[in-house]
Amino acid sequence: MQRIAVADRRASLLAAALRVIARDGVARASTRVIAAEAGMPTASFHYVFASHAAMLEELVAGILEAQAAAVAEAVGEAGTLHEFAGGALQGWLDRAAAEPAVEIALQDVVAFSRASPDLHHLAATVYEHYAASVAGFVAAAEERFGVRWTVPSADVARFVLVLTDGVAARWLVDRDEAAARRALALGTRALLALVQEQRP
Amino acid sequence: MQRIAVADRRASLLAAALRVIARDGVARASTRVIAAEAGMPTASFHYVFASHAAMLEELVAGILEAQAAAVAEAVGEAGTLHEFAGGALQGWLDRAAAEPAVEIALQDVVAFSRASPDLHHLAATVYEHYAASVAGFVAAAEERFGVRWTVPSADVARFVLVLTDGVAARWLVDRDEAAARRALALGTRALLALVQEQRP
DNA sequence: CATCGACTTGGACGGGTGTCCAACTCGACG
DNA sequence: CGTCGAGTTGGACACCCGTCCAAGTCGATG
Repeated sequence: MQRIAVADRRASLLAAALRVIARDGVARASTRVIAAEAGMPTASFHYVFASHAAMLEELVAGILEAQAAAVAEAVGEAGTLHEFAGGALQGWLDRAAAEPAVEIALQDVVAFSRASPDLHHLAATVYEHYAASVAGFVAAAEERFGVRWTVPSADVARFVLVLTDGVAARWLVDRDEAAARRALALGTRALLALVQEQRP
Repeated sequence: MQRIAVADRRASLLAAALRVIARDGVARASTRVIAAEAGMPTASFHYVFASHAAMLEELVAGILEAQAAAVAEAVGEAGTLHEFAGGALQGWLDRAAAEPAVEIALQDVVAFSRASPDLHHLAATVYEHYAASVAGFVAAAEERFGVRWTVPSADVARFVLVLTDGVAARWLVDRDEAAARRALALGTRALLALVQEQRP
């Protein structure tokens, strides 16, 4: 019955939703279950969010923002292209490994949204966000290290996402972090092999 | 009311389930909806399958079997290692592109099963199947072309799955087949770069 | 032709779902 | 200190879910 600022409720509910989705999957993350996980009555959910779908959208937006920031930091002071590319990929995995729930929830929600009329755009939005984010890194690499590629930049960016998506999917199932790191190392090698010329 | 052999009902229901899952997602693929899609009363579902979960298991098993056969055929008469590796990857995509519903359903069910107590083992089973299947191809490459790798065979196999999973995830969202083929071509190059020595 | 067991299925069971309303509570402002 | 509107929430609404039973219906077998 105590009054809580709407922003705090929102944060609590989003955190609770993340936990529930990671534990039981989106399909079981109902408004009742999420509200209970947050220690609130069910009706509070709809006082904060317009709908269940709207909440999922906010969840995903928040995750993407935090993820991009984490990777950008991991790569801040890379001195060589190899450090830059490897640092970005391994930094991404560091974050995923540190908070698996976030990665699980993201994949789950994206998969779930594909077939949902209300959330159909979410999956596409996520990839647009990713593509833009990775394209930014590729551009940064070109600028900082004077790299030229043997294939279009867009293909380089796409290949990076193939690596992260593929590694994530497998890692979420077997949780073999060492193997995931080896796969990313091979990916880094493949990426560097796409360099045509480079200036220090 | 007409009598139908149980095997036929089973096949009809599995085909209907595939359609519904591809169209509306696993979460909406209820026994009622699937039975209706197959033109049967709801109760027929449980005359054929012990449970909803058991049906999903059969669905996945059938898909994996067909998929492995298709890729094996695509690679039958490869003359060079490059043809072999590229053929396997592009052959896999050929099949996925020819029948997107199958790939969609597979990914959806695997994602859904992760959090389901009844189906928890399914995701792991799928990857075991894949890993064994790809390991077979790697071994075949070693034998047919006298290949030796710079990394353990298991890592090569894992990298192949990273490529297919990553490409599939993106392709299912944007359906850009040309881009998917370019990404697989880059993957093939990366794979061939892992070869240490080779004998004709 | 009678019988019997495999096949078929309408309908019920107990449960879960997203959403929303009407009634309540309370803190701040006039 | 009274009022008023924002905050809170129990409970209802209409719906969908997996599962299963009991009552029917048929085709083959004796």
